[in-house]
Amino acid sequence: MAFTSEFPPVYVTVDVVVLTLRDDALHVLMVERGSKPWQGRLALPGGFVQQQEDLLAAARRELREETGLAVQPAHLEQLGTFGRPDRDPRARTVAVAHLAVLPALPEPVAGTDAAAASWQPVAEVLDAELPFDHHDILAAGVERARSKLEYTPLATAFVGPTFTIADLRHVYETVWGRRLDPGNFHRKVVGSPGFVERAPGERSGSRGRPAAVYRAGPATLLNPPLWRGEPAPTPTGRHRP
Amino acid sequence: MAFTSEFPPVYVTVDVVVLTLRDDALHVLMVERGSKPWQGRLALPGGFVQQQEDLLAAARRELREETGLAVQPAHLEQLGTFGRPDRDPRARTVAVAHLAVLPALPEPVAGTDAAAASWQPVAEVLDAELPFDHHDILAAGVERARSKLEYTPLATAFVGPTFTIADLRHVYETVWGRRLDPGNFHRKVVGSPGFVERAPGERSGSRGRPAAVYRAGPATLLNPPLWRGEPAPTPTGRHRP
DNA sequence: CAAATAGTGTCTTTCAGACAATATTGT
DNA sequence: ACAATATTGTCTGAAAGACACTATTTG
Repeated sequence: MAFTSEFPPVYVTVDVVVLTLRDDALHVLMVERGSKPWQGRLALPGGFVQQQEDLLAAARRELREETGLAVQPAHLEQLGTFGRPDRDPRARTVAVAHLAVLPALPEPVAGTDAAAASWQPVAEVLDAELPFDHHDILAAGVERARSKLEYTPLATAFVGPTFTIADLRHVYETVWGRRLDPGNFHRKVVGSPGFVERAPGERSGSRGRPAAVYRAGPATLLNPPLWRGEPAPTPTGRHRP
Repeated sequence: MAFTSEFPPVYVTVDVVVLTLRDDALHVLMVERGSKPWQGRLALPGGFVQQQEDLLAAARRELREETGLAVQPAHLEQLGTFGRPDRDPRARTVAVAHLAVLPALPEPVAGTDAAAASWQPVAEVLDAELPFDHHDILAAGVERARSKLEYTPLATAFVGPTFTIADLRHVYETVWGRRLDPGNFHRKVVGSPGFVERAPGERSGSRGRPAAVYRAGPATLLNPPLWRGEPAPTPTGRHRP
């Protein structure tokens, strides 16, 4: 092949921003770096793309290896590619970043060789210094999740296979950092075609009337979107005590 | 550096979907391939990323080299990365695709070593067989442009530095393939904060009242979006003779 | 029963879209 | 004057958000 000798090869990695909800806060999966640059620091999980491996498949593999869990993420998509020439001091690397969303796991992280992995609150991680350009990547992932809540059923990826409308509302409230009106939210979600569908049974919280149980519907796009415009900080009336 | 010998390097290219409006139709910049695979066929412009070159900068360089024009595109963004292991029979390559939008150029394409470049109607190109995964890339670019018209001022990138509201409307109508009400469109655009601002002068078409001239405003996001939901094929009433 | 949560009803305001009306120009 | 286009006005229906109200459950 002609160009093999003419052009500089590049090391392509796949990094994954894995988001979930724990303790009413957005968390991200981080691993402790074991090797040279930034050794011992928390970084996004990721690794080199293997020959004959698709990018999405590589992201899935990294996720599986790093979490030790055979979870198939409820959501996995390509986020963007980061390739500043100086992003890795060792060599020219290009990182294809992905976004994964999981429901809260009973055991945080533990498994094969994933002892170094842990869930960290996004807010704290974004305040700290991160290796390479992982700060940009994480910020892009969070922003993507925020905006996709609006016009896709992404929220269902944060909860289990069945959930209540209040569960969904907590996802929106946590990721958007904004309190939503329970009544209007309920109407909006149930009325959005294909967003959710009834599942058998009810679910009781600690107190209050038990809630109907739903599962994710077939829709891939919310039409119309749940809320347009920006999450405004409470327009006119009261709301929030 | 340790991993140099341990992991397979990859050839990273930057491909560019360059869109513009010509003769009331969406056109894309295509180049005739001169080398081995798919030789002589039309393909998206692109090339290898150079060492020490940022991805966006590489896209800008390719655009400049291929068009021969020193245009700074009104819009240039990363579109997505395509890396199916079998996408190039010669070697493992990963293409970082970009989307560029230009106003219609007086001279289609001509310049340094860009004799092979030409503008092609998007509809026709999407009907033909394209090299590598360029069909997917082009489709992604067109789709990105379509959706970004809705919530960003991308339409201004299709027209010159100054334009009339009707010019903008033609962009929407062409890219969306849908007729829009001139009155409602005018109100919407002028009322969208930061989308457009008045420029001095007026402009006369062949007949009819001359139109006010505008330039792009400072907004980067349209809030609220111009139209939510999907471009529906004329809902209720009449419209279109 | 009181507190808490689920779910429904209602009202007001805003806005999108259809379409009429007015303003200006070239032929 | 007529045709064509720009721009503004008007009206109607749908939807968003605020908030009252009803339905059920636990303590």
